[in-house]
Amino acid sequence: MTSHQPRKSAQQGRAKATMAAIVEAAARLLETQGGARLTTNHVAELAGVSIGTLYQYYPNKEAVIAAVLRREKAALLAGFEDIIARGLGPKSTIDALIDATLAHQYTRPRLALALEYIEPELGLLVEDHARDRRLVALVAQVVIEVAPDADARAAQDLVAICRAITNTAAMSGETDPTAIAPRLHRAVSGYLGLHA
Amino acid sequence: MTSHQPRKSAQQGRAKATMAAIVEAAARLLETQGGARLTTNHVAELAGVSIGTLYQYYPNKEAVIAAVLRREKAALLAGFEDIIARGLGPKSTIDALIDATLAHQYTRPRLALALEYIEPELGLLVEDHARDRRLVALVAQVVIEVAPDADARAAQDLVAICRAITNTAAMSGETDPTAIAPRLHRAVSGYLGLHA
DNA sequence: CAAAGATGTGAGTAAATGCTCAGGTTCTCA
DNA sequence: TGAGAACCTGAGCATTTACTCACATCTTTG
Repeated sequence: MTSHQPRKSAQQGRAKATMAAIVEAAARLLETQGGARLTTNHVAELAGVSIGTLYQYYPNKEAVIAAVLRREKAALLAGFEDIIARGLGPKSTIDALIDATLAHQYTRPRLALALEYIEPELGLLVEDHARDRRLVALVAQVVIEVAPDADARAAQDLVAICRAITNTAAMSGETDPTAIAPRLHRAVSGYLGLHA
Repeated sequence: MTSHQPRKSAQQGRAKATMAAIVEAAARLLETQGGARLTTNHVAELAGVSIGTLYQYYPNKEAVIAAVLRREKAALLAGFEDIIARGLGPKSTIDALIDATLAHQYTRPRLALALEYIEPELGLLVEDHARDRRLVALVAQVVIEVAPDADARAAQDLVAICRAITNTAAMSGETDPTAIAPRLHRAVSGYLGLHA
């Protein structure tokens, strides 16, 4: 049973920087070459550390990729929590969540795509799925205020819809988020039945 | 420059069956183990042919996977064309297209998922993207009748939406297409602004 | 400062994997 | 029926790749 957790945690600042460099190198390789061609030796080289150092912190290749995934998902989740903490009205909150999703996805579009495609091959841990559910739960909590018959499935659908439109747009070469935002808002309010 | 086209075409029936067996074996491995763990030796073994035979027809591993992808996409496209040929009204046609998409995706959900995730790593040929555009164009052609301001992007969004909802549902363990269909219809008519 | 611990190195290994090739078997057709 | 074409075989090569380990260097702490 191979775990995808880091092998040990860095104690000195130097080691923290090393781990971060490894994760960032993996991210860069993911967005330039995709997951199939990513090798641990390559990651170490790009990170400027030896292969031995990589394996000191990450027990296997999947753990490195999982670390990238967690870094990105944690950032998105944090953004969501920030927005909700602002305590805007439900409609404004939903709008903000959509924009945050779009911004997050478009900051590094090729990375977001690669991660999306690699995730199901990764056999993630329970805690990772828990984070996903938490994100969906956050959305559900807001959505229910404007559409009382919405449930967790509806929230899941909405997240999936936003990601799909954004990814497809990015993949087909659209480079302007401004052109995508209205489509996301339309899709969401359409799904929820919020006419005008 | 590696091509993903078959190396040569089968002339005898026996060879046609061999090629089909290889493609089906690859499909089975895709849905049971995902793309990362699929090896050509494994495909040949499961197909009941020797590795040499596999490479007689497919120049490399990607060509085998691309063949699976083409088989599935061709089936979906054919279904779409059938529906449109029926000449129903635009609203009924759209409903039928949605149901066809759902059925196609749920016939072998894990295969559909794996293919979706492997496609961008595959560097497909021009002709393959042409098929995608044709499918989108078919949708656009119908959609424009009920929503005159819709364009190819809208059609692309709609296809993406349907796939995303279905995939996410399948991935989160939903096994009942009946529960998914209404959500697809709602998402589509919501996006198009058709609130009955 | 000196010891102990934390961190980093990189050549090397075992295994997996894509793919070839020399030669066999089955089919077609005059 | 026999010769050529189409089809199939599978041992094995060359390469790639995940990962280890014995050792070196840096950092902290008593």
